[in-house]
Amino acid sequence: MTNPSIKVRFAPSPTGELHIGGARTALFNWLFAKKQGGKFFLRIEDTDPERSQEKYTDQILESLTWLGLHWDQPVVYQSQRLDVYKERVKALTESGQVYRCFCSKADLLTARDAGHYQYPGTCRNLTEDEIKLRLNQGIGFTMRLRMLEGKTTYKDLIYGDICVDHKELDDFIIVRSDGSPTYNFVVVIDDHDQDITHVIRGEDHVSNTPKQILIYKALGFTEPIFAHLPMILGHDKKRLSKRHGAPGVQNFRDDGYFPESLLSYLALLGWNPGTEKEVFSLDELVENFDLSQVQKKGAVWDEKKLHWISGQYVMNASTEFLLESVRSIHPDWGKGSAISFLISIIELLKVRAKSFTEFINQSEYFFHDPESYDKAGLKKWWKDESANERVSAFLPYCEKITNWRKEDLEIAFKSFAESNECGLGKIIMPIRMAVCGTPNGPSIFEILELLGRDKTIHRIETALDKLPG
RNA sequence: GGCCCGUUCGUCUAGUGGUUAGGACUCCAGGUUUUCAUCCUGGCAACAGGAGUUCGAUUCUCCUACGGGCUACCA
Repeated sequence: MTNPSIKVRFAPSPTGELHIGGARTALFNWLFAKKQGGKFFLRIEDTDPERSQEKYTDQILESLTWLGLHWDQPVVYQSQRLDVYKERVKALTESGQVYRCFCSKADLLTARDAGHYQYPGTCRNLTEDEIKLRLNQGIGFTMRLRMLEGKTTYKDLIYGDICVDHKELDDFIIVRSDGSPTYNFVVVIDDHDQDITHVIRGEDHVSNTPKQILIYKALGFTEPIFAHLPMILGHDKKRLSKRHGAPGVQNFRDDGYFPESLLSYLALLGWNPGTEKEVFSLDELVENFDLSQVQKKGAVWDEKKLHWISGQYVMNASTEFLLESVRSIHPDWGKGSAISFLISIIELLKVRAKSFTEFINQSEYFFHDPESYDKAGLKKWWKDESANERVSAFLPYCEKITNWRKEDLEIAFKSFAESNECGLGKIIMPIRMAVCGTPNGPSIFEILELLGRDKTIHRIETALDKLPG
């Protein structure tokens, strides 16, 4: 089921970095396009000079690139299309579908406070003379769309039929008093000019869609197909925002998540293929994606599940790829160590790390002697001087090992435990504390093998000096 | 205030006019392990409420409640 003529777009406004909701909208557009062999475009909606900032544009582009959501044509900037919009306004004015409104912001506000939620139509039917008079007086004006009686219906790919009576829509503003066009107006022109076939965006636009359809009609354009995605919610079921501490996409990169993990989690938020599969590769996502299986209700953001999915990816990734990925975020990690050493570390840690930053944190003791010892670990495994005695007694065993390999190390530990009639843990755990500073981690035999005899003995002696005090 | 949309375990969700309402995350218990993680086993936990249609409704219809969105010279 391919359709190469399909064109979709992601159209963020650069008023902040790319957030979770935006990323998912972009993803669904992208998946929809890929699945059918269509095109995915990117457009920056920067018509609001007050809030738009170039640095955010750069960040958004960067985030999308990191996610791997590549776009098929040069980015379109609305701020560079102002002339196009002007032409359209002119045409609409000449045909009488748009008119000047001289009402001041203050007037409109007082009217609203008085309970009139809609524009009362004050300037709807001004005569030529009245308009000239106001123009001569230098009164600023906005342009409004003249709403006609009737109803507008459209078929939403996700929400089904949506019908709104024009009575509910007032003559909304399409050009501000400073001459800049508003969103609901330019979005139509851009989507038309870019030949967009499917407009896939957030549910917050459902109510805007009838207005936009009216613009399509006024301009004589054929409208695209619309699909609205449910919102992503915070734990209080309100739309996810910075208030919830929701991080931008950049943060996930910095925290060492695979883009694929984030994307996969995002995809399952509001969509699922109806199978019991939980972890998808990007290709599988593309293959399975279908708008008809998108949920209508908002979905609560759950960091824990993302964390779990991320763990799945890390666990299943190849060690070489992990090394490459860790290094791309933290170029200094393991600097000066042999690649084979780093590969071994990752091999040991990949089943325990959920992100690259966890690799960094958990691998500390492979590179540096512990500076402190985990308190809870000490309490359990190095309570008193008896631990010192045991660990000291173990040192000669270390000296005796001819092949410093995990197999021989294991034999040494076991024979120590046997001849001292203590459990294996009684000797392993204190050694672990001495060498790693923490009770948690991979097999001690593997750690010691990697560290080598000298470092091991050195760390044990240091610990004997410092502990238990 | 008006209009639009939504409502299955705490969360993401599957599903059907007749099911022990399924899976996943989380949480809990047990097993494996030197520890942690992994892995395995098991457990807790849901059809918002009320009418109607029907032999039978979680499923269809209506109402209510609750939640969300829009109602900007934001997008």
